[in-house]
Amino acid sequence: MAAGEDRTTRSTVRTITDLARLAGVSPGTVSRALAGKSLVNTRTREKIEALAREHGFRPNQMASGLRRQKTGVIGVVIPLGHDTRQQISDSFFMTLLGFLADELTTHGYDLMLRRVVPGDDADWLDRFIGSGMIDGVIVIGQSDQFERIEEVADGYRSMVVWGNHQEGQRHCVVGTDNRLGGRLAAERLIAGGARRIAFVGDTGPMEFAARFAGAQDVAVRMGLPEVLPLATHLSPDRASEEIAGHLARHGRQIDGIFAATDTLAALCLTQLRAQGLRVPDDVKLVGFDDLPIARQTIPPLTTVRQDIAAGARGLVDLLLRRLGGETTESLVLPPELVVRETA
Amino acid sequence: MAAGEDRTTRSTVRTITDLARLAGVSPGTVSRALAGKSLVNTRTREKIEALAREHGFRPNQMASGLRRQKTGVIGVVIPLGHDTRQQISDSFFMTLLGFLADELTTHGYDLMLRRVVPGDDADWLDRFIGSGMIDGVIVIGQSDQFERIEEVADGYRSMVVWGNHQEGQRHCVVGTDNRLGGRLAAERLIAGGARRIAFVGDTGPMEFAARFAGAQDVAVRMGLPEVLPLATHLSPDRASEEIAGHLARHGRQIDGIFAATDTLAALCLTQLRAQGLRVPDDVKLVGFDDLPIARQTIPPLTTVRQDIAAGARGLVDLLLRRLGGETTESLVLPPELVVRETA
DNA sequence: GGGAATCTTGCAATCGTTTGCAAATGATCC
DNA sequence: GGATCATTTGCAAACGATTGCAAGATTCCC
Repeated sequence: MAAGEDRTTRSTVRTITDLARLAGVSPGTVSRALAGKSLVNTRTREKIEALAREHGFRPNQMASGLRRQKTGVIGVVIPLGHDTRQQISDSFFMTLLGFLADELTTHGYDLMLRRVVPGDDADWLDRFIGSGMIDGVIVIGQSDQFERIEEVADGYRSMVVWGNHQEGQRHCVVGTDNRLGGRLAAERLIAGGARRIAFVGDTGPMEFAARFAGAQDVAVRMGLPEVLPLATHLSPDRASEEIAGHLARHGRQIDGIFAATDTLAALCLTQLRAQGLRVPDDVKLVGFDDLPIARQTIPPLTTVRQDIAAGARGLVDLLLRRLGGETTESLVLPPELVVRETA
Repeated sequence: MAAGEDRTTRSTVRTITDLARLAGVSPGTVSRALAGKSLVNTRTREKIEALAREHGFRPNQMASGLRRQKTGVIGVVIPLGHDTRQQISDSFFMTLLGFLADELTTHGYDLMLRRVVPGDDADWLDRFIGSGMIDGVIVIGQSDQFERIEEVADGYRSMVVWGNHQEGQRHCVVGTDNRLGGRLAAERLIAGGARRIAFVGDTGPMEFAARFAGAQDVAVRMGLPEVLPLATHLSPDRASEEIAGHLARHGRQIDGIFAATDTLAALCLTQLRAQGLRVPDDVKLVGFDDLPIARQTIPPLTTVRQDIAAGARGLVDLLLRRLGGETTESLVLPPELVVRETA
């Protein structure tokens, strides 16, 4: 059986030198043959390739990486805000990660994943970059680390960040136009008849702040009362109670809710129902992200869609161009209102 | 500013040799000092550490890995069945991945993520292992690759797999007792009065097959008709139609549904409602996993809970012990019935 | 057949860190 | 002060693959 053979012989031919001995050539030639360079004779190349296949030989990536000064690995780092457990169940980041993995694989790169709690060490990003293990890094979410990222960007080119774009920033970012998304949401609520709008979610993180600001833009422009910020944490268990509290206090005064994420919107739906408020009749509701859950709530969520797959493609594309020496602009993706039944 | 200083000098002190020159010692001494070995004089060690900090020096992991023959990286690979897009939105795997990342980080390991489509290359696992980039590998989900994994396990010790345990298998696996979970689900359905039970989901993958078998066990033991398998894909869009079709055909003949995952259960809920069937009055429904979504459906799902965090801990713990040379048994985790309102 | 031009190959240095061994330094004791 | 012993250090050889350079082998042309 081929597999068995594989295993017995694998121990004997682990290095390019072993293979060279078998093929009766020098290690250099083997290296060139396997790299597919044109400098080696077709016959020898074929012989070497055959031997390599037969013995299941794979060149050691560490050694290769060391010598060539590139590893074929892209680092992906998720900084977790103060709220440590924050994104663990956040399917948005996880979905993005899935697409990133696919996209990087397609381009022949491996993905090294790291989750860090910036509060614990200020050095989180430098450490990752300086490790020598990665050719470039994708930061998923600016969290509260905007300044740190800016500083790093000044001295390190091979980085792209998922997040919000701000006028004049120095790091290359890919992300949805959150402010526009906020406007779309508020416009929809108002078009449906809402006059007194609340924003459910933490306005601390930049992305959320921009969504909130967008909604505010519209309220002001229309001469409506200001949008009421109702702060929550992101983890479902805490948010659930918090939302219940907010609604108990303000539920009867508002007729429109813009939730910072679909996850929060789903919780709002549950709590609204618990408090006897009908959606969309008494209160209209718009979410953000268009995660799978948005289709599965009852009634299904009207929400602002982020194109996650396009985001992943953008991140990888820009990073690869930066690795190639290009200077790249940031990429701002347009959000899209998806109308279902809650607004 | 310290950060600025960092950046200007970084270029000048990239290697351990640079640092050695600065400190006036040999590279070997620097290496030992930074490794915290007791062989170096406290004073020199402190001096070196100070210099390293000052210049933001980090030893190159590639070189270190090459020399020490270990990388500090654990590979995590997700084999995707024929249904390529299968798990992309599957929050179960993504959640497990999140916990794995935390757990590995805690133990000082980095995580290299790879998603593969085994159909495309039979070599997927060997290639990953043979790359020399990882000290060990965690395979998430056996998919349809049970045999391939068995073969690899014969020649490679540093591997642990998430999946279903089968009598006499040779690879070390961590997973929930799916069959028992199936039994719990069926027992609950029957205790609530169900007599004619359907299983929604693909019975191809081992885990699902075991869940189905568990339900069947109970049906047979109780003298009820056999459990009716209603096959679906995993991706929500396709599954949705399929479930609608199944229900149109069999909806009136069944009074209990055991869904292979919570995601599918949520879809069932929507489709049942669309067809005018009430849950739990007309049809009882039990899911599997206890993902966050299980709490957010209306009514909330009764489901069989898998302890994902414990699973991640188990995977990492066993793998680390294997790296240390121990021989480890598989770990089968007990599922737990979580009663909410659908059954 | 001789010489130039073109292909192939081997040699050896290199990537940056670790580590066995031996030399150097310092401490200790009589 | 000298012999003994324990600490610290430096030296140089690894780890495994890549690559500039130069030598050896072929081919080609007149």
